[in-house]
Amino acid sequence: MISKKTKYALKALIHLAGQPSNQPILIADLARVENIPKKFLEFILLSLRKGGVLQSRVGKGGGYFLAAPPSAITLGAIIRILEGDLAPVQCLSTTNYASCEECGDEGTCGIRLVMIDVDTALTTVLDGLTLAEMINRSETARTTRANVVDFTI
Amino acid sequence: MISKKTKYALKALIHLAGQPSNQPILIADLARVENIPKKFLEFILLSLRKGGVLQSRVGKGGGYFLAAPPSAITLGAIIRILEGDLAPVQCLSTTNYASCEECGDEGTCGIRLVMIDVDTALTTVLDGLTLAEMINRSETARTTRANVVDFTI
DNA sequence: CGTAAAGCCTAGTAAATCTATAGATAAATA
DNA sequence: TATTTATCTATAGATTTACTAGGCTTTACG
Repeated sequence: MISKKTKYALKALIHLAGQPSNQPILIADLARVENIPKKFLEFILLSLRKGGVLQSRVGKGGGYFLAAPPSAITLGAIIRILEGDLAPVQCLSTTNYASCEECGDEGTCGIRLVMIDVDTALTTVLDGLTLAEMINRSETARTTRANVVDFTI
Repeated sequence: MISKKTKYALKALIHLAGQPSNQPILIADLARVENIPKKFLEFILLSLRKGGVLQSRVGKGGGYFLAAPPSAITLGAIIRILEGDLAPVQCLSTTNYASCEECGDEGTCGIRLVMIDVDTALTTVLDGLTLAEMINRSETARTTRANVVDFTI
């Protein structure tokens, strides 16, 4: 289950992706429009910037904007920044590796051996989904529904 | 990242699966052998029993044993019992459904629409992996390594 | 240069969840 | 009835999550 923090991040990123020519957006505006606690959002955007997904400009006329086109920003990257990791067990993490105290021997640990499959599946899906795809699906759904409504009128 | 509780559960289940003809195992023994806090394990086993994965007998000669053969117990079932859910967002949960306060419209929410893919991938992998497979992989790894060692001696 | 507009940074707090424990109770067996 | 074993209630400590306060720094512009 993804955290509220990650959901807020996704909402914010979707909003930023919709901005014409990466025009900077203010934290305060983003917080108000997307209904996200401002100080919390501040922290989230900072993390995303440090993670390389966003860029910012300080001072008048400043704000946040995407560091890359929406099609180049993956869900995997976003979740890794905010949740720290994708791995289902610590001993499979590439970013935060640590041996799992519980399992004596990593090479023959059954839990680890099956979690490799889970990790692969998760990584494959999340690194294959982008911000652009997210927006695209949302718009397709909206359009489809609009058509349905049109027919019923 | 799976919780310590789930890891303990998996270790306990692997141990129980190795028991000849489902002979009941005592909580206390299991706790000692697998190095799991006894009272915590007590609670975990109870959850697994209520979830239908284990059965128990009270009184002398009692203890816990698997409710089904290891090949019929999936990781998905186990994790659902202990973590409550597999779904990456509440609005995709079959067991604990709730609309996500954040997203106004479920039908067109981009987050939800991509998380469907994540949910499908997770469910597919976890419901396809069984306790038997876990044990099997562990043993294969042990055997393989033993051979390697033999060669180097 | 000075001032207002923005993000940046440090610190901390309340609530929830996770991990774990204690002690009394109920059921089964002999 | 006595013993063995799981079950229930209840709670405490540790960690994580969600969020807030307030001051600092950088930038634009008059």
